[in-house]
Amino acid sequence: MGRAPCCDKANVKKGPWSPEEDARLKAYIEEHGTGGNWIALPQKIGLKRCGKSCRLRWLNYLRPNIKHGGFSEEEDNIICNLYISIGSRWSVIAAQLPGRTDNDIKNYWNTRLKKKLLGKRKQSHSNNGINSSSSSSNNDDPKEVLSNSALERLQLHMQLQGFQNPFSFYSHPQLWPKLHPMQEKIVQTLQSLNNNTQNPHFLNPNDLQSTTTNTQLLQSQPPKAATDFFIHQQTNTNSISLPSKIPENSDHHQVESSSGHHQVSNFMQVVDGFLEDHNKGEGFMAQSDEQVAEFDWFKEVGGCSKNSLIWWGQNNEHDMRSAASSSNSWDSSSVLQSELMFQDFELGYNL
DNA sequence: AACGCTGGCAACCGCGGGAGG
DNA sequence: ACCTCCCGCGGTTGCCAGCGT
Repeated sequence: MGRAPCCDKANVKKGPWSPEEDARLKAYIEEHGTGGNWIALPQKIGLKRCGKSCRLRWLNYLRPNIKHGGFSEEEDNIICNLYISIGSRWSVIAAQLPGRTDNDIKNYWNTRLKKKLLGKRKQSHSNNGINSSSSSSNNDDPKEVLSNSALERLQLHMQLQGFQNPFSFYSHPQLWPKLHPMQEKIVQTLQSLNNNTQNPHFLNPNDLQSTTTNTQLLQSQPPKAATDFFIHQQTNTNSISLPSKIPENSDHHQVESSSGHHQVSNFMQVVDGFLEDHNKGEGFMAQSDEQVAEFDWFKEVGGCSKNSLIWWGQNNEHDMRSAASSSNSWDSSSVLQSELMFQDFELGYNL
């Protein structure tokens, strides 16, 4: 049984708002406020609209000091950095951009920024020779598209959470669920990449071990490392040959150890290499039904399942959500909060 | 000029969580 | 402790203008 509708849908107008409706809503709220009850508001005004629709219209369009379009370079940077940091928490991002609404930012990200950033990453990624020897070099291949999409997301999350946040799930192996050897190998590769990182521009866990809060970061300047990462991704045209399989004693990640940026790219190449091989039937073989279920992710990568591709991202997303859910405000995102977040994980995985 | 395609944006939908009874 | 109501959020949908063929 579903939730009761918030209003009588049959008697409620939907679709674009007319100027008359806008005027009535605006005039009423400016004079009386919302009265703390959006559901009752439309009846008071005599609008045949759902209360939620009124709220949305007010917040996203009629509210004073709303800016539409014309995002500045600085705003772009803030959005990018915050998206990398916290994901699609548009309300939090909007809170850092006066005059911008979450809906506006969300649309802007989905329609422009994402393409601008990830599109260029894809370009540089393919320039790295990933597909050069593969039959899947055809970009129209849905598997390729899907892999890239999932891995881009994976890359963004790993970049921030695995490397940047000392309290993150990925910084505490004891919290990790049991992994398949292939998954472990990828994680180990990641760790090695991180351990070998000396480049000062690379996202370093130590950077966040200071007492600097997120608020301070935001108020001073956008996190530069994240920006650098994107800039690098957009400009890196260096080609790195990729072994089609991850070597047993892989030191592939050390080839470019002078550059942490390259190391992240290399990780993606490792994953891509695996996926490529797996698509060719060379990936791991599940040895039991349990493994089949447990490692559906890998299996379905080959089978082109979008949902399963998000497996990793969703799991490591949890720590950010835990952090954010403990407070909706960035102001309290301190080390202490991170510790609480850490405890959340411990609790979750000990259950 | 007509048609189809694409991108941008406004609005809707459903869910989770908090507040209050 | 439980239930109900409402708010706020993120994801998704649908419309429409602009563009290319």
